[in-house]
Amino acid sequence: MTDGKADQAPDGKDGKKEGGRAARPAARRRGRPPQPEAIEERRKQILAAAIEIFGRRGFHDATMQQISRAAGISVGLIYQYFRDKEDLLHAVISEILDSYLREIPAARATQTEPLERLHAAVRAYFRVVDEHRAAALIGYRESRVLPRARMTEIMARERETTGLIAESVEECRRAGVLQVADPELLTYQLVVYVHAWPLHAWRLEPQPGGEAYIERGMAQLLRPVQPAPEAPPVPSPARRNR
Amino acid sequence: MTDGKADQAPDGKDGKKEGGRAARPAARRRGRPPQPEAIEERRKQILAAAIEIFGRRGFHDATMQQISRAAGISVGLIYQYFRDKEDLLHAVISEILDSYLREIPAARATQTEPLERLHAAVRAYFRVVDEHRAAALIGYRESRVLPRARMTEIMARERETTGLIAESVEECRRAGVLQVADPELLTYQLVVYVHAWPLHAWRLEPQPGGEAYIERGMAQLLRPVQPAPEAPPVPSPARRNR
Amino acid sequence: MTDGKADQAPDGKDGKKEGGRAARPAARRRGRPPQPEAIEERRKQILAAAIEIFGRRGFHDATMQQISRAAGISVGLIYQYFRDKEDLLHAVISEILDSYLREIPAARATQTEPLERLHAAVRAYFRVVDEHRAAALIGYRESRVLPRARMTEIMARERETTGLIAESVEECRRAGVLQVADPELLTYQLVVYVHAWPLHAWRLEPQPGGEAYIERGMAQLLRPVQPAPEAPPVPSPARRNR
Amino acid sequence: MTDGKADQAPDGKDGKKEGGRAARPAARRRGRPPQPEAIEERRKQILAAAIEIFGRRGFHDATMQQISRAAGISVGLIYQYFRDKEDLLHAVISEILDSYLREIPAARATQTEPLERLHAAVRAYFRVVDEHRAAALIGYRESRVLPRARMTEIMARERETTGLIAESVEECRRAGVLQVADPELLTYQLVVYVHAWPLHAWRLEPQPGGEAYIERGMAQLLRPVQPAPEAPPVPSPARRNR
DNA sequence: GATGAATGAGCGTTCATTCAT
DNA sequence: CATGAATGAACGCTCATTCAT
Repeated sequence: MTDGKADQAPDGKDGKKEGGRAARPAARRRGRPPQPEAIEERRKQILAAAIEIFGRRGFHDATMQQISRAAGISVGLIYQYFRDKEDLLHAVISEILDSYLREIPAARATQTEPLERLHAAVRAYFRVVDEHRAAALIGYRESRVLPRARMTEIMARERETTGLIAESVEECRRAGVLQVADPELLTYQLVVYVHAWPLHAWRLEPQPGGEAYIERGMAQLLRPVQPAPEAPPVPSPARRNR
Repeated sequence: MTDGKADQAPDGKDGKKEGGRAARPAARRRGRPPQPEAIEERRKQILAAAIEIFGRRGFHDATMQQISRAAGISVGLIYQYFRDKEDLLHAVISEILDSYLREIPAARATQTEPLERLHAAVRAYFRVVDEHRAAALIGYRESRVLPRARMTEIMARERETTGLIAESVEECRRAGVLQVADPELLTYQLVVYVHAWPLHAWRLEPQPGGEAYIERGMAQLLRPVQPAPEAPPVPSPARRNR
Repeated sequence: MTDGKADQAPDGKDGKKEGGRAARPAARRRGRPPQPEAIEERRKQILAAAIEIFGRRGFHDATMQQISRAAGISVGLIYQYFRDKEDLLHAVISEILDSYLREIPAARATQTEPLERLHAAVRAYFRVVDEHRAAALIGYRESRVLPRARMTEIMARERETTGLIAESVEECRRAGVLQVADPELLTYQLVVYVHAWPLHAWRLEPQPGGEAYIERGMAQLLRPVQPAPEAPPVPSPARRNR
Repeated sequence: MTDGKADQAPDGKDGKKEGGRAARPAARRRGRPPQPEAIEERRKQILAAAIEIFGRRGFHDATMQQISRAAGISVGLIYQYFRDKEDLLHAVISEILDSYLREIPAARATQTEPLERLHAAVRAYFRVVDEHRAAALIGYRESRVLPRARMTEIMARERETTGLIAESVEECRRAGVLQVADPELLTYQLVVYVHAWPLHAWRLEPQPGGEAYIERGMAQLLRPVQPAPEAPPVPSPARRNR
C-alpha cells in the first residue's frame, strides 16, 4: 500500500456554522442538468462552498476536497467550473466585489437625503462584509497568491466600490450637511472601520452585534464633521508634528 | 523612516530581556554547558529570520528551509529552539506584542502633556507595526492556525496593548483636552487605523508615507473631539485642508 | 474497480532481470552522506532505478513511487536530485547518450583494422542499447514529452553518436575494404538495426540472443559491400545511386 | 503524401467523409433499429479519430475527450463501441494490421515479376505505415499497456504481415533473381527499415521524402543480393504504378 | 551543539468511466 | 441511440519534521 490517503471524515464541523449556508447535500444529481441556468447554479453552489471554506480556514488551509464536500459534489466537478484553486479564489473575491457594486448603489437609491444615502451605503457595504465575514478578508490576506494582473484588476474594482462611498461623502459635503476637511480620509476611515469588523471587533468590550457596531462607528466617525449647530467645528489641531 | 524590510540585525540590546525564562533548566547537558546567553541570541536570530520571511511570504508560503537560510543556520537547529512551525509563529507574534508593550510605555514616558503622550503612544504603536509590516498582520491573518489556548493568550496581550492607548485617551479625557463621548471606540478606531496601514493604505490617493499616514489619521480622528468651543487647544485656526 | 494496477510488490520481478542491475536495497542510509561523491552516487542510484522502471513500464506508466521504491529511497529524495519527472527522463536519456559517446570510441580504440574498428563500434553501440533495453527507446517513444529545446539537444548528441559509426564506415571506404555507394545510408541501416533489437527482434524466428543478433545483422549488412576477393559482387558499381 | 504533421482536417482521405454522417439525419426517432451498417460506420468514425489522436499525442497523452471531439460525438458513445481506452487501442492496431493484410496482397497482385512483386509489397507496406505515421508505432510503443493475450494475437498478425514480405523474398530467391543467404534476415531488415521511417528518418541528411526514403533503402538492401553478373539488377522502380 | 539528507503524509489536479436523462 | 455532467482513484510534487553523524 502506498497511499495513506486518509480520506477525510465528513467534516470537522465547528458548531458555529454561523450562516447555515453551504453544505447543502445537493440532490446527488446525475445526468442532464446542462440547462444554461443550471450551470450558473452550479457555479453559485461551488462559490458558496468556497466562500464558506475559504472563510473558515483561509485559502491555504482549505482543501479542494473540503470545498467539494461542502458543495456536496466531487472534486473533479469543481474543475469543470474553475481552472484551479487560484481561479476559484479569484472568483470568490469577484463575487464579493460584485455584491458591493450591486448592493451599495441599490441601498443609496432607497434614500434621498445625502446623509441618509451615506448611511445606507455604508450599511450596505457592511452587510456584504458581514455576510461573507472572514471571506471578505481573503482578498487582502491571500493577495500574494494571485498574479499581479488579477490583483490589479481586483484593486481597481475595490476602488470603484470605495468610490461609491466617496461619492456619498462628497454629496454630503456639497449639501453642507458634512464639513469634511479631508473627505478622502473620511471615506478611508469608513471603509477601514467596516473591514475591521471581522478582524478586530473582538477588541470592543460590550461585544457588539453587527448592527450596533456599524451604527456606533458611523455615529462617531460622522458626528463631529456635521456642522455643529453653533460652535465652529474642527478647531484644527494642525501644527503638531514630531 | 518607515523603511521596509531589511534590518536583519538581531536586535538584542536591552540586556534585561526576559527575566522569567532565565530559570534555564540547564539541561541538555553533555559536554557543552548551554551557554545561557548564547541560547537567547540564537532564538533572536531565528525569530528575526522568521519575522522577515513570514512577513514577506505569509505563514503558509514560508518554508522552514527559507527561514533557516535567512537565519544562516540549518533547519534542524530551528527545531532545537521551537517545537514546530506553529510554535515559531506564536513566538513571532509574541515578539511583536512584546515590542508594543516595551515601546509604547517608553514613548509615553517621553512626554508630559496628555495629548502629547497620546500622540507619542500611537506613533510608537504605529512604528512597531510599520517595522514589522506584513508580519504584524500575521497574527490575525493566520490566527486560525493557532490553537485556541494560544489565541486567547495572544488576545489578552493584545488587549493589554490596546489598554495602553486607552489609558492615554482616558488621560486626555480627564484632563479635559479631549471630549470623547465614547473613549473605547476612539481607542478602537486608532488601533484599527494603525493596523490598516499595511493592508489598506494603498487606497489613499496621494500614496502616503508612514509618517504622513499616521499624522493625517490622528488629526482627523482626534481633532473633532477636542474641546473646540471656547479655548482652541490648538492655536492655528486654519481650516487645514487640501 | 478500474485500475487493474496491480500495485507493485517491491518489484514486479519478471524473472529475466537480465543484468541484475537496479533495485539495490540501498542501505537505508540516514544522516551524513553528503560527501560530494556520495551525492553523485545517489544520482546514479536514482538514474539506475529510473532506467529500470521507465524501461519496464514506459515513461507514462512509471510512477515516481515505483522509481523511488526501485531505488530503495523515498519519493521526496528524488526531487532533491531531479527537478521533476521530465527532468529525470531527460537525465536517463542523457545517461544513455553519454554511454554511447564513452563506449563507442573506447571500443574503436581497441582495434586497428578499419573493418575491425567498425565492428567493434557497432558492437559497443549495441551493447549499450541492449543493457538499457527498452529504456533506450524512451527517447523516441516519449520524445513528445520533452520541450523542444531539450529534444534538439538530444538529437544533436544522437547525431554525434551516429557520427562515430559513420566515421568508421568512412574509414573502411577509404581503406578500400568496403565499397559503399551510399555510406550515410549504410550507417543509418546499422543504427536502425541496432535500435530494432528491443523493439522488433521477436520477429526473428530462431529467437536470437543479442550476440547472435548483432553478428548476423552486421554480416548481412556489411558483407555485400566488401570487395569480393575476385569477382566484384556488384556488377555495375557506378550507376544507380542518386 | 508523406507530408509532415499538420493535417488537422477532421480526417481527410476518402472524400466521402463528412457526407456519410449526414446521411443518417433523421434518426433521433427513438425506436430506431440498430442499423447494422450504421454501427460499422460509427466504429470507423471513432477509429479514424482515435488513429488521428493516438498518432498525434501518443496513447497516454490522448484523452477520450479529445478523441470524442475529433470524432464529433460524445464520450459516452465511444463506450458503446469499445469497452475501454485499451480496447480502442487494440482496435486501432487491428485496423492498421488489417490495412497491411489488405494492401500488401493487393499491391503484389498488380505485378508478375517476382522482384517487381517484392518492390510493390514493400512499397504498400511503407504506404500504410506512412499514412498512419506515428499511429503505426503505437503498437510497439505502447505494447505494454495491452494484456498479454492481446499482445500475442497482435504479434501473430504482425508475423502474418511479415510473412507476406517473406513470401515475396522467397519468390525472388526461387526465381533466382535474388541470392539471399539469409532470407529471413533480409525480410526483417526490410520491415525494420520501413518502421524506422517515422522514428529515425530525421537522422538522414538530405531529409528524404517518403518516396525517396523507401526507394533508397530498398536499392541498398536488395541490390547486393541480386545476381549481378548477367541480369540487370534492380528492375528500376521507375514505372511505379498506382 | 549543528547539520542537512531523508522521509512520507497530504494536497492539487487529471481523466477514464458511468449513468440519468 | 446519444449525451455530457458527474465521479473518484491515482499521480506528481511539496515541505514539515526527524535523526544519524
